[in-house]
Amino acid sequence: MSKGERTKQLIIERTRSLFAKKGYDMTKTSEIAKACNLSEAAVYKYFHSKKDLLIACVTPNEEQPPKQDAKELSTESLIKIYVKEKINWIEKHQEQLKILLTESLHHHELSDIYLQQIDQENGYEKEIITRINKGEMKLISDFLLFRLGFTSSVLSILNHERISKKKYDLHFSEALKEELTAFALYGLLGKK
Amino acid sequence: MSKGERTKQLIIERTRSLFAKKGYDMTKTSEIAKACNLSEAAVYKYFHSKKDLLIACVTPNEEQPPKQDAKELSTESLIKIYVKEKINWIEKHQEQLKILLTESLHHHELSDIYLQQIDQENGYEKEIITRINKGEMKLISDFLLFRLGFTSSVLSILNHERISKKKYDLHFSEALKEELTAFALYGLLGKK
Amino acid sequence: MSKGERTKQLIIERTRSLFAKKGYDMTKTSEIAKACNLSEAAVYKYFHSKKDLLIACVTPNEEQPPKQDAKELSTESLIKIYVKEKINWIEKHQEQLKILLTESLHHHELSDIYLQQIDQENGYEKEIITRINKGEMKLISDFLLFRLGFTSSVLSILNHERISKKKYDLHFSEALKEELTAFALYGLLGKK
Amino acid sequence: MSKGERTKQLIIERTRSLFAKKGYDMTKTSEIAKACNLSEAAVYKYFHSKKDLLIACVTPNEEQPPKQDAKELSTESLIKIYVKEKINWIEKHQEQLKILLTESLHHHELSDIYLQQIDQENGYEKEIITRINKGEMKLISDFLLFRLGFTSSVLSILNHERISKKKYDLHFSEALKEELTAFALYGLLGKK
DNA sequence: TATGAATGAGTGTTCATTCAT
DNA sequence: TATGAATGAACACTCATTCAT
Repeated sequence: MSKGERTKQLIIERTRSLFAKKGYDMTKTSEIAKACNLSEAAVYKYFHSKKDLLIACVTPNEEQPPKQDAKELSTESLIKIYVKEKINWIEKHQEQLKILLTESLHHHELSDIYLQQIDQENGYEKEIITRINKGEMKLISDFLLFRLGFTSSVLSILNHERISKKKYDLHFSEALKEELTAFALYGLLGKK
Repeated sequence: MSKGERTKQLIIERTRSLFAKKGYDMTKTSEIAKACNLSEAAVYKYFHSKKDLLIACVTPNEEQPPKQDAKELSTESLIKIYVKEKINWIEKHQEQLKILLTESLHHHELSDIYLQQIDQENGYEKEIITRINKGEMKLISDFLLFRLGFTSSVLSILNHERISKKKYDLHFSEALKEELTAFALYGLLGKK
Repeated sequence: MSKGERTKQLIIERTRSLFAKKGYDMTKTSEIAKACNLSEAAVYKYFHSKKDLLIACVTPNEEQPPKQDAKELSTESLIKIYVKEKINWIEKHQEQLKILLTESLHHHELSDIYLQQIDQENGYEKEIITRINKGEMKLISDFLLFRLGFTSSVLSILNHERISKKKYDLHFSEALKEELTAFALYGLLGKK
Repeated sequence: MSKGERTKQLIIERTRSLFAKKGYDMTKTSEIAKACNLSEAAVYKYFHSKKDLLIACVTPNEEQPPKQDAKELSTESLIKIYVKEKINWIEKHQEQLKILLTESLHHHELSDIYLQQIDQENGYEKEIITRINKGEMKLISDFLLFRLGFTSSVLSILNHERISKKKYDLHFSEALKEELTAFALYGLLGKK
């Protein structure tokens, strides 16, 4: 990675953090430059506009690592593992997701990226959808809506925890993860 | 209601709509004035600042009407009715709630109003909490988190529908309401 | 005095006070109205503009009462009495004079009023000028300049006292009056 | 001096002139920018607010050069020289002083700067105060008041001359300087 | 690669003033 | 005589963006 590329990456990371904390509109280009120890002009060498930089901050940079097994699992285990992974993934990408959740409401170009981000199908999801189609699972008909709603829930709960505990870089407690998993599990499983 | 009071109310309604559609920062005071058929100066006679107006737009103006029965219902019916009411309530107040969801992330004064709005306990909720405490229902331990997550979900699904169908003042389809209700029902009920 | 005239007078007095305390530019018409327990519109019935009101506030409303003796006095007594009267007069009209001193620097229409106010000749001054012309007193050649400078001095000292003592409606101490009188006396008398 | 520093200095000088001529409130930031051949935004890079700029315009930038002799002079010569120097100093710094005189009446932050500006003691003043204390001179008890009053007088006379002669950058005539000196001399000396 | 210097086009806000009632 | 309601025209200040060096 050349120096230019490293600088570009650094700008993205620092700016993502700012956008997540303060929102796109309230983050000034001067703050971005300061956070990167660069002049504003320098930042503009890497990104042609503030909006370009926003796009860069929310564009997924790494793919989900491919997953094992799935087929062998019982439906219950399948959902459990899937949901837990989902929670971890949200936790890990919370900055990008928070930006997407917030800004996609008003910058419609971001809506597509948000959906695309949320709609990535890993091994588990494929298997779940297969089973739904086979009738082995009853499920909310549009699985995207589940993912959308679930992501929003998790993000807003994370955010609430962050504000109410006044600590910034918060992670979920294991207990909360368990509860969320259980909730989604039975919600998804539905009536026996 | 005097003329002044009517004008004030009108400003709130028109502005709420704008804030919900375009976001607080992207709604200019000039647009607000135009939407109200007033000069900017006139708007400022009613609200001392744009932020004051924001607060007015999200401050709950009417309380939930008190509810009937509750005690007599089976747990399943109780939750079902409760969730359905909740969905209707969210649908009805979606503009305020969308503003709160979005802006409370960055304007921390709004967080409290958001929580207070979400945390209103009507008759059903009291009964649910009673039953949880009696052990008749297993439930997500902090009921507030459920409400928070559920509200976010519903709002973001509503929003997604709105964007993907390109129709503005959207209501939920009954089918979707059913699905959401079922999801929440079994999620809340948990394993038998 | 009719009710209208009384109201007009009241507006002048209250406003003069405000202008003196806060300056013309920093006194808002809304404050003026509030200080008078009137609506802004009502104030505009009496004065066609803010500037009109300013003029009214600094226009001398009452003449110097005519004075006794003068001719019989020794030069020293003459100056002493004259200066003391002058100080008392400044003290009494300090609000008008402060406004004039300050605002005439930038609103040139006021310069004339300021000079006219300062240039009023009472019995003492006439006698002093007579004696100067007869050569009985050596004096600063342009007596107006003396009055101008002296008035400014007294006002700025009054003002300094007011600020440093943090009391608003201050009067000079007798001791200070004595000193000022002595200073002016010997300054005017000059070398023997 | 870097380009930035030169620009900053230029802004101060041009703005000082405007403030002195038109007053703080009546000088618009747009005029300041125009007078400096800069955009308003550029001016704001150098000064965070109009008030900051005001402060910069009245903050003394250079100290009085230390003076010679003093001790050897007769009291009369001492005062004469001192007063003449004072007049020259006021004449030289008339813009700053006029701003201070006018604006300190309403912007109380400036009062301190005004006093500090006026209260600088050069060699002559120290010697005068020494002699007062020794009883060799009778004097107005609070020397600060003399300086305050004297400065105001000189400024307002200067101003009057400026207005009545309709010439802007006026200097005192030598004759007037003599008269003012004489007046102050005998005022300060008092009765023999 | 990096920046110091500069700006056009806003942005929220203020205020003296008007007028129908 | 008095005012509630409204506004045009400004104003201080901001910010994303550009460009010569």
